Amino acid sequence: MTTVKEVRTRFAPSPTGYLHVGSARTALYSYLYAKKHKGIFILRIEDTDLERSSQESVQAILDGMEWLGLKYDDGPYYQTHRFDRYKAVAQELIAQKKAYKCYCSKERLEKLRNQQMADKAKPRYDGLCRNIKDHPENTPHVIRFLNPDDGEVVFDDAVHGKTAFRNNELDDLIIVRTDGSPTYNFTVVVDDWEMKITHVIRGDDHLNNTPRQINILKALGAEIPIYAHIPMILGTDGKKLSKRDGTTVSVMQYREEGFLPHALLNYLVRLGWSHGDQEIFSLKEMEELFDITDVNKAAASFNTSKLIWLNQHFLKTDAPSESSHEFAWHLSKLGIDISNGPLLTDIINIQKERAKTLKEMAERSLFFFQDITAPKELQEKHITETIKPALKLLKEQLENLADFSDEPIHDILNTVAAKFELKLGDLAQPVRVILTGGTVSPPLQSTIRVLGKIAVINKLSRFI
RNA sequence: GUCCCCAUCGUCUAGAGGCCUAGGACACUGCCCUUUCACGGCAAUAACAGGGGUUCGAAUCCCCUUGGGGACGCCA
Repeated sequence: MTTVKEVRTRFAPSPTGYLHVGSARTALYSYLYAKKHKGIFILRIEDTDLERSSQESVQAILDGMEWLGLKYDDGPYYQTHRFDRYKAVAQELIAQKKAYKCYCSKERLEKLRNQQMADKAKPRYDGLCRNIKDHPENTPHVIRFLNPDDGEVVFDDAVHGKTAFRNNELDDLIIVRTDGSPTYNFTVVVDDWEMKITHVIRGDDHLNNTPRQINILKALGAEIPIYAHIPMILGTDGKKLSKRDGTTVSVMQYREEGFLPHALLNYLVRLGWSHGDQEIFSLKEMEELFDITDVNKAAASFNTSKLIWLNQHFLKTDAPSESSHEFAWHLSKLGIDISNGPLLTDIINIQKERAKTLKEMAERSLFFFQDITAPKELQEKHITETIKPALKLLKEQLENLADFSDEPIHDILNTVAAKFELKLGDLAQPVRVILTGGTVSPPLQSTIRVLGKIAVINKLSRFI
């Protein structure tokens, strides 16, 4: 009888800025994998770089995760809270002769590196301090892990398959700095081990770190987790995704630009993973269908237009109540008091087909909340003396309309236009200009309905 | 430079030896619908990086070349 081990994944960002979309995808994959296997998803903040880490960045990560709806089951853990533990493990390794103190100066190291580069070799520590024992106790030093010299490290990556590194390509990496603080490759190992992480899902850029980490894990007598190195996300220019090529990289920036969290998630999950020809996934479907072994090996380029398409798709198909919270957020960013205006869900219903983002929708819906007077030129062009009699009749008919809904309003529009021998458009545009201050809006009858009888009559009255 | 990884339409991808004269989606283009703007519908363009093998048969397996990416830090 074998017991199935509980799946435990983690997302381990370092708080040195905003939450990057690439990181968000890594988090998503870790989250989905844990969910699919009814496991635990852990958030761990890797803040060992005291210089670059900040509380604001921690908050940015937390905010981003929350907005995306990626709930963690455990954590957040902070590595800075665990320094004592790392130090103890390092001392243990020294005691077991699996790590040693190194007194080499930064100058010597730099010289060594330069020499090796000049010799067209891979720069790495030469192991000088491995056997030197006659240093005075209180001299500044770092602690290095004693990496095996020969043999190779082989592991079966969940996305890349069997991967091997020769030990002689590796060097004795620093695990504790001169100031006593532990380094990344060490803290990751200790934490993944003690947090019983079963699947390490992270970016491709860590593939080279993996053999080092496995060696430390082995020295610790720890079990080796399953590694899954997912490909990087490239920018439109094929280079590493960065702000430089104009692509937005911060998750929260996507919120500012009017994207639905669900749309971003859907876009991200399909970048490097697919399920046949399916393009649209609910979170639930993602949780059921996603599998880390189906992830592609090749890097993918970020394509904003597909994200936009997805965003509009969800805007159109989601129940308006699902996007109204985000919509309200955008409206209030524009200084709108949503308490004095139509129901947000009514606006969403008539705007969703003509806005690609919530930001755009908000910008185009200002007239529902504010009196917007059309520019002079527009007024002169559309609100002519000849159209005014028709506007007057329209106003009267609307005023007397009991059932203020689309169809009867549409009928009135039609009959008024017919009476004055106008094409519907000849009447509709002037009315649109009066009601919205512009020439673009949802279908007129819907705009009139949502605006409400009182507002419509008021606005019309001003022009006749 | 050294080591590692990767390679199907412009982009995301389907494809696990015959189902492929390579499918879907986004974008682009054209047409239809239409009171504005859109939505929608229909259609069209578009790819297996190159060269060697293996095999009756290769987009699929192997090798080389080329191209791209990543790592090489007392950053993570």
